[in-house]
Amino acid sequence: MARRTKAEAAATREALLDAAEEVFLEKGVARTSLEQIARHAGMTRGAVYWHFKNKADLFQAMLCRVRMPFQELIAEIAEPSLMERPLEAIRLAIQNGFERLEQPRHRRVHAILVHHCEVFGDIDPLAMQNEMANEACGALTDHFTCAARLGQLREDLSPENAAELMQALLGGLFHDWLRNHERFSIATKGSELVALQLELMRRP
Amino acid sequence: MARRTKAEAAATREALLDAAEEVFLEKGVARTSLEQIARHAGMTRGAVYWHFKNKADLFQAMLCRVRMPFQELIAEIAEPSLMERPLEAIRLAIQNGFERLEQPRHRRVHAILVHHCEVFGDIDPLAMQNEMANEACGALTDHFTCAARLGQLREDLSPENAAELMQALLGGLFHDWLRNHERFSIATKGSELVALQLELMRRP
DNA sequence: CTTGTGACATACAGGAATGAATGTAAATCT
DNA sequence: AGATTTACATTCATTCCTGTATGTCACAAG
Repeated sequence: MARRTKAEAAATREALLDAAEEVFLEKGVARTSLEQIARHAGMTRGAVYWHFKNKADLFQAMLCRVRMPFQELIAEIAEPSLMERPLEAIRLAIQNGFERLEQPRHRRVHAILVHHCEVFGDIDPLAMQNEMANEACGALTDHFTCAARLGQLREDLSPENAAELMQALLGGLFHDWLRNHERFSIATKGSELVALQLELMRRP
Repeated sequence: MARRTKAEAAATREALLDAAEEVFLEKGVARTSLEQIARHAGMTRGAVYWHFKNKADLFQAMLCRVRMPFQELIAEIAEPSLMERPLEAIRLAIQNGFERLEQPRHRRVHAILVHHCEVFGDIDPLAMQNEMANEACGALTDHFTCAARLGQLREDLSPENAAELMQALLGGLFHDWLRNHERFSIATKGSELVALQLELMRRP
């Protein structure tokens, strides 16, 4: 067609990213062509190559819309009363993250990252997942250490082991839920299981 | 070259599958061509198309070499003394599975399935993972129910919740370890954490 | 010994995807 | 209003991979 206004151009850019999410999730990243993405957004490949350098660039732009640093989750629930109840702080932070995960955009992009893309140009999904896991495990260790100092952790459970158990549990729930999110809600069922696990870890 | 004896032909078939494992793991399934696999095995594409119908067929043959039904793991440790200690049976079965996972072939194929392939022809890795997860969860539920009947489970922990917690833990450990198996041994560290979790679940 | 077939290698045709080049009409600038 | 740039659409050349067809040579049967 013809030139659009700046706002319209930004809209088509978003539309292309939306289309990429949907097609990537349906057919996998490697097996979708830029043509398919463009058609699904009602555009042609020209639009894609205008807004993005190539497929990897588009992919990265898609990821940028859902960045969710784990520390931020804990920082968001900065109620002073929780300083003395670190286990409760952990629970709330995780529930916070789970609820954010259930937003369709976050769910789709994470499902793509975890299940529908392989190694990809200079983007290595495994490295990204490792980063996230390490960050989460570090934050968990901090708070479990705090809990141990306050005597709220079982004596036979070291803070490091507690953090590793919880991180593995989170990862498992995350993967299970991403595989088919229709089976259960991670915000309710997942939070429930996390709370239960925290009860198992709490000093009686 | 020329015709080999039957044993040599079977050997080249295995060599092709080995090569497929290595290249798939390194570059991802979608981004490796049959040419690359053949060259990596010191053959040409002709050999591949002789032994396998196409890429999907080769992929499936690769999977067939590592089938590991979860029930089999529990059946293998069929010591009668364990009938009365279901938690110990679970622990041993999981340790058994973890040790088998550390065989290079099993580790590579599972890493490929989980992290390096997308949807693929008539093979859906997610469906396979779902099957495995359901099977594992079912077996776990059975044994945790048995443990509950014997009064070996904490009263505030239902067998279903116990099974789901354990399955999520297993999945998380599995994924974490597959991402980089050099960081820790799942047979030792993983089994340790599983044993610890079972302690948390045991009635005091 | 020769003959057939098994186990590959090589050659060829076709499609599909990429990236660049070019076209174009409207929006914005001056 | 004219010039320029923006935001795309269209076309084209190139590469890559697949699948098939054909060639080839060694082993085993007769």
